Amino acid sequence: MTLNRKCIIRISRYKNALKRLKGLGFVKVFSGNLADAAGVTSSQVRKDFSLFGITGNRRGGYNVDELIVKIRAILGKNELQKVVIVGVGNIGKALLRYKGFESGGIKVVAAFDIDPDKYSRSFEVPILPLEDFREFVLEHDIKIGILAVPEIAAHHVSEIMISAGIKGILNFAPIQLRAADDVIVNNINLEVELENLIYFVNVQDKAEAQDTDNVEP
Amino acid sequence: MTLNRKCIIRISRYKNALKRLKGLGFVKVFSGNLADAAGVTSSQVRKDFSLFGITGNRRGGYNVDELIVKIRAILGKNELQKVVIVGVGNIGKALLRYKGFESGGIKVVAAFDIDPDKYSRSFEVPILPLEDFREFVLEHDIKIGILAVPEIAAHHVSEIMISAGIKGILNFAPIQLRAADDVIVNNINLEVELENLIYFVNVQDKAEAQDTDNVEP
DNA sequence: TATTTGTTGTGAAAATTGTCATAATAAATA
DNA sequence: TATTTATTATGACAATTTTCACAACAAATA
Repeated sequence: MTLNRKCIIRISRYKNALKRLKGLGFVKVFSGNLADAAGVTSSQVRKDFSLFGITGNRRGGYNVDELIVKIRAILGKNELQKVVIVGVGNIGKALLRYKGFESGGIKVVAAFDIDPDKYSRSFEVPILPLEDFREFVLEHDIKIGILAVPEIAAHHVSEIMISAGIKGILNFAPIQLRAADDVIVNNINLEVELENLIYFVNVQDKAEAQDTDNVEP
Repeated sequence: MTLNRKCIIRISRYKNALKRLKGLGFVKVFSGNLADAAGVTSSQVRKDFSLFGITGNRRGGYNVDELIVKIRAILGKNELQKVVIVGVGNIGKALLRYKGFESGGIKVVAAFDIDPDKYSRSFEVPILPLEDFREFVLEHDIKIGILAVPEIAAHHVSEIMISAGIKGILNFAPIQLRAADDVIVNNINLEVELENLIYFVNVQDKAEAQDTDNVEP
């Protein structure tokens, strides 16, 4: 089965699109509706579904509720997924407070830092000393961690996380983490994303200037 | 020239890797060094460089400083890139305070919100009413905006941004923005990233359980 | 019931992306 | 200077990903 990162990302998007469509009163959807909502092509939608054995009705499309159930199962949304945050700086704090996860079955259960000023067991989500990381993660069987520490500390902290049994890291530090094959690292690098945007905006800008030159030589 | 998003993202990574290597005292690098630092293969590095006409010395590798200069030029890092943030919630606030951009030639020059309690012209980076967005963007010739408003407002706000002349949007809202062809949208969807991680960690977990079954039937 | 219509499901084709193999060649060495 | 060595630069090849085309078929209609 060809299941790559991009495909799973699309599956997530389909889920989000379906939630919205359901909110709009849709009971069934066609691949084209989903495609529009998720920004892909209809054959892409059908192909993705066929990879997971999701079938609809020829001519009748897909039942929204059934589809949501199937996609939720694929994405592991039937159990609560517990995640921890390491690093309570700007990004870590924002993620701690972010309310968008709960409805999606993802719960931030604790955050960790090395700064004693930040510790707090009284918050809804406790902020604990990094030394307690291992024990907490083992006790609560956490597999997913968000790494939001400064670049300088990122590699060291990632090793702590991995040695404690974390199997998936969402890494906000601007470095390429080295990890064993059984640990999955997804990177979110804000500067890289902005640079990317800047590059393509500039390219387009130049191309348009070029076009104008041609029209008015 | 085949310049896709992935390729430019790798170019950004090479730049970051080069900064680190330079910090470690490297004066020249081989494609293999860069490949290791950026997590790709050496032929990928050379192929990417060849797309941009970047050449090194056969046997001598690449001069670090020259390479940095060339890559910076590609990524538009020779001018200061001004960006604005729309939405001063958890994410927007974190980005406002994020210090990692400045050194990279990206400057957040203003943020916008609809909540008067958040307005402030006295901060280093002013937080202004959304009504002032158009005027500000036109006056300062801003082309890049970060969209960090709640899902419900995202589409509406994106239209305001685009009509004011924004050509690149880094979108944190969990929806697929519709935009004209000359506007580039990059999406960062935290829930989708986590779901992705969860999926692959679960898949691997099951695969390992399977392996164990086979070993000990 | 027979026919038409519109959508799915999927194998095949096309396009894209990444890897490999090796000629070219600059530096090091004899 | 001639030979060896290590590395780049790139065309050819391989793999992956997406799109296309259309048979299959369920629903609607006559």
